[in-house]
Amino acid sequence: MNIQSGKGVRRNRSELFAQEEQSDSEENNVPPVTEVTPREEEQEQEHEQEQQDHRPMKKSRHNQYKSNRTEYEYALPEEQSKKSLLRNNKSTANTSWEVEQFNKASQLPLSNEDKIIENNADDYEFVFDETQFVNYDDPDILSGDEEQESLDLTSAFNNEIAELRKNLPVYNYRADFLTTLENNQVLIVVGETGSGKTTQLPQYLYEAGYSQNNLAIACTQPRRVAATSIAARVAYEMNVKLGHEVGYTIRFDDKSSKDTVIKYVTDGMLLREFLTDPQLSHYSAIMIDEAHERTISTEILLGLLKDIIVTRPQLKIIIASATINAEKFSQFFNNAPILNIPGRRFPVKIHYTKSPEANYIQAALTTIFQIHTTQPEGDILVFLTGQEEIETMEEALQDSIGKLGDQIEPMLVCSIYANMASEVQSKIFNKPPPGTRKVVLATNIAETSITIDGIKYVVDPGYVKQNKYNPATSMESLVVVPCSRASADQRAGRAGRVGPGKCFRLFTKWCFYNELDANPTPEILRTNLTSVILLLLSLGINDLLKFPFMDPPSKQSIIKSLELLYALGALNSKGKLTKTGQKMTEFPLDPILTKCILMSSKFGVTIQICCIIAMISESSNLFYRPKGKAELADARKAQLHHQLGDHFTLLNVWRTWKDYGYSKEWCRDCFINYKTLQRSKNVYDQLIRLCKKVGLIDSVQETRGDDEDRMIQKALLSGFFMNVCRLSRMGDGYVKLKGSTSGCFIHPSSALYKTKPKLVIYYELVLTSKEYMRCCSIVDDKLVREMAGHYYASKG
DNA sequence: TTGTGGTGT
Repeated sequence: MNIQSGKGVRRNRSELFAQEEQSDSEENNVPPVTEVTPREEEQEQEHEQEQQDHRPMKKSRHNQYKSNRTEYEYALPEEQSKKSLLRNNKSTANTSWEVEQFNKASQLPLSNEDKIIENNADDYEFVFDETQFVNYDDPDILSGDEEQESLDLTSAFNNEIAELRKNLPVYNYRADFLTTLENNQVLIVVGETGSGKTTQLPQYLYEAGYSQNNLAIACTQPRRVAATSIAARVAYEMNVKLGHEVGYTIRFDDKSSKDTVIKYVTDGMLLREFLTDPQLSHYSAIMIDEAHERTISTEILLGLLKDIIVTRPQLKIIIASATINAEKFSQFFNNAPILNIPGRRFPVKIHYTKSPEANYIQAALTTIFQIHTTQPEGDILVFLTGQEEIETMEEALQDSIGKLGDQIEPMLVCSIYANMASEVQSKIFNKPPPGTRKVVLATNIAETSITIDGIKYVVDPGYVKQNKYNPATSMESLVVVPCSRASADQRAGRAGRVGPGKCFRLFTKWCFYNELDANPTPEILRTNLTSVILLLLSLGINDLLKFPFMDPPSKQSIIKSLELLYALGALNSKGKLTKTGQKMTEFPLDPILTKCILMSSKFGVTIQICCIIAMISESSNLFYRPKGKAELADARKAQLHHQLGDHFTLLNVWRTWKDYGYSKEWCRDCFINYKTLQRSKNVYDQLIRLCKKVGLIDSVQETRGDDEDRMIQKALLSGFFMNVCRLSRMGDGYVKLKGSTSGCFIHPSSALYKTKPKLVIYYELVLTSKEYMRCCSIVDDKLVREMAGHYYASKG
């Protein structure tokens, strides 16, 4: 293999494909079990050579693009399309859907209608001042004379599709995979997007007999939709009914049976299974997929698995990850071997700005129009940090589009973020009318959770809004920070799903390599650990400081959690789990919330507290507030407000919704997220079930005495006794009764925002533009003395 | 005067 010359070519290129950079580092750092085949290496080189050849010509045409370009066509050679159609017909049940996606891509009906007709060059002069353009380090990238290149790329990929049809990439590694796993207990698989690992590897295990003796194969996913859709796909490939041999288990939905031999589960679900079966004795093999995402559940699973492989030498562990830090997983599992499986995706050309952009919103806006006026068809995906930014950008875009009128081709702007009414959300999946370019403004949700078809251009300002928990102040902060290199590459990859794409990074190449972290901070270092610690304790792991975390959380953060668990009565003075603590582990909730439920039966308000708790963790995205209708939404919300505060407002919402027969229309009228309420109802049903199980209640008959409100306040205080704030005499700020003294404020979304009561209890403290208390209700001194006297009696 | 994204028998 001629790696040397390949590298030489790479260094000469000013622009690199993100995915190639990744495989480069793999070759350097990781001892691969299997390497890229010589054929693929050759193809890559050819392709690179081609770009080299084009470069001088492009340079000479710099700044002349307006006069040179009037019209160009984006099409595929007819024969290629036919061939892939033919292959598609021969498809077998064993081919993964990635293949279909790629074939679909090559079959796009590109007729004359799809020609991109450029406006008269003079119009641009009027509209755009070139000196205002965002300055990218390769001045030719937006000159648009690359049709030849993209044609060749497409045909190269059509050839690759031929390979794919016969064999998925992962298939070539089937034997390697099985023999390596036979000789090793743990195997790290680096499989890029399109390798087929998630659907195929569990099937290989099944075919190799790992499901004999009543044992099953589990594969974890960080997201519910992934678990369900992949299970459905694999059931289809194996020609069995979903829920029989192949199934899935996620919270509120279990499609598995005794016959299930391949089971897809959420990582949180497998973690819960440890509680009932600490050796996971039902499984012969466990695949942790998307391990690079490092969700808390995955992280804990890895630590627990490291533990049980000692006592279960027959159990096989596969860690599947898509990024370059496979080495870290390997080291964690005593230098487990690494199997590299190349992926199949279209190349994405990365462009950086020449100098840092001071205002990335402005730069993004300009870039969108640069792409729109100079690039062939294909939709644009823009990564922004939050709802507000998206709304600002949408307004600015619509404004410009309106001013430009028919001087530019039509453009359709749509947005997506998690807290958006679901009816509006689906708009982003609609195909724009022919000749119209779709611009999708998205948060991180488009990085991993949802995939939008037709994206060819990605605009990446390089920022993300991130949550960080500070155990010392028990406050979260939600701040905009630069994203990691891994995130930036993931974003870029979104442009290469249907064909070769381009990614415009609004930062410099130097910044990418020198200022961005390689990977995002693992979630476990950013969150409140209390429930995790309780889970570990209930699994009998008492020496938490010795638990094998890949990235151990700070000692302070662990100790803070232990202190809280002790204060809640979950631990005794020796650090052992109490009966209360054992009951708490039954509930899939933060221990503070569980404490409220456990105490509620004493006050006869268990049903009410379960309603409130079921809604509280989702309360931040219960109400939505569309721009333009913000005042109406506020008014509707105000009608549901309860004078005692937000906890009571939640209960009001619940009861009213119930009175309206759990109506969807009512939700829409009140600007309430129906999906959120539905999820809360599922949680509520689960909580009631658990309350019956641990003997808190024996019926769902709600008793409502005259002192109901007071009883609810007591139950809330029994868990949230440390979250009490007093209005400061100086101004409008609040100060914690005990603990940190800096001022905080009632969140503007609160029912108490204007009331400003003397004493409030809050659910959480979040630092955004200010330190805000979210979800607040009124309490009084007498209540606090009665319910939290023990906590406030000591100094502080 | 306002909330990135997930998850839990």
